[in-house]
Amino acid sequence: MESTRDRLIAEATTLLDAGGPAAVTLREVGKRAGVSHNAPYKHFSGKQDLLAAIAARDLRQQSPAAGRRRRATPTEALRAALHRYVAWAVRHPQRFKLIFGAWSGDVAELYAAATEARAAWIELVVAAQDADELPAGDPERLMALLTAVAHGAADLALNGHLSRSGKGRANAQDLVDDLLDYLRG
Amino acid sequence: MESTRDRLIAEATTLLDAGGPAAVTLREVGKRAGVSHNAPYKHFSGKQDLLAAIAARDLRQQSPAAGRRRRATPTEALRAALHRYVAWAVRHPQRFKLIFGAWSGDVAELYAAATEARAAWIELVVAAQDADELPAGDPERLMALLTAVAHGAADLALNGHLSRSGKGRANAQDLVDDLLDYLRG
DNA sequence: ACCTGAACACCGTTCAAGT
DNA sequence: ACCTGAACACCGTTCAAGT
Repeated sequence: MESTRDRLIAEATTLLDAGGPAAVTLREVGKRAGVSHNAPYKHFSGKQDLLAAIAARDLRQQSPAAGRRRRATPTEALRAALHRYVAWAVRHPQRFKLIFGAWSGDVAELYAAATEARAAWIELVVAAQDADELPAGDPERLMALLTAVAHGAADLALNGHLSRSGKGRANAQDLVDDLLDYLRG
Repeated sequence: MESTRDRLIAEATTLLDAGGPAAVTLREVGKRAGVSHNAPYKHFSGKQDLLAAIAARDLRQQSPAAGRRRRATPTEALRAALHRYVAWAVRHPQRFKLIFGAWSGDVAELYAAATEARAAWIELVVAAQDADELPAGDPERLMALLTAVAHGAADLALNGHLSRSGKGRANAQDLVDDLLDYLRG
């Protein structure tokens, strides 16, 4: 059975995807969930808290630990996880922007989810290094480089800053592959 | 002499830097500029247009073509430009987020500024390739990889997703250097 | 051309009640 | 425990005037 809280989060997510945080008005969220315009205050301390709940949920769902499958090699597992990250960002731009936006107030849950995700990324990098498929060196730093490319490529793509035509044509996924190829030597 | 329009942009920028787009209220902007709460409408079609004016100005100021200096080698020139980009983002997070946010309405000026910036980046990459300091290949695609790292590293750093302690400690600038080192072989 | 002041439709948030 | 309805202070935007 779906609780009012779950329904509020679901409706808020729909509004977020459609028009960004500004489109998430507690009045409309309440209306769609079939409650009054300030019933949300009984479940969340305010709009920020409601948005944080969405961000924490998505950060957990999108963690590399979430969508694990068997791959031929450690590098292929890493590549698949990076591709999943980029695909998720391109598919849900507003959630992507939300998660990596400025956070104030109660960030404990978000922080925990981010830390967990980082650990999963490092694990993937270490496995690829152990298989001699990535250069040696501090895995945390190499992880940072890989996620920076995935993150940056996704954000640039979202905002139309990657060329969409001509010989320079590259999508965000291509850039991740380029980096992995360069790293493999 | 400073026009009302210039003063409005300046005050709006101050508010933006301090608290993001939500803190930029036309009422407060007008008040600080010494005019009524809707005088801004005589200079901009609305809040979006005022924010777009800030974004276009900053995009032009921050272009790699803007801060050019003589460097020992083409790679050092490229590295310096990437470092300038990252430093600017970390220094002005709200403007960085604004420029790479969702744009609706009159985006012509912004688009022109972005295209100009891309051309300047490509020039730097081509020079480094000609000096055999970067691998051959489509310069536009290599440029995309480099700017993706700079952009992504800056955004992750801004949101506290780069580790601040321990052996994995790396700031956004370090990641740019790491990529350039890997590319040089 | 540039600006003002009133007005309108919103929104987040608070509060006093209701069941 | 969960919800409602009125109310308050705000905000973007429009409009009719003013100089």
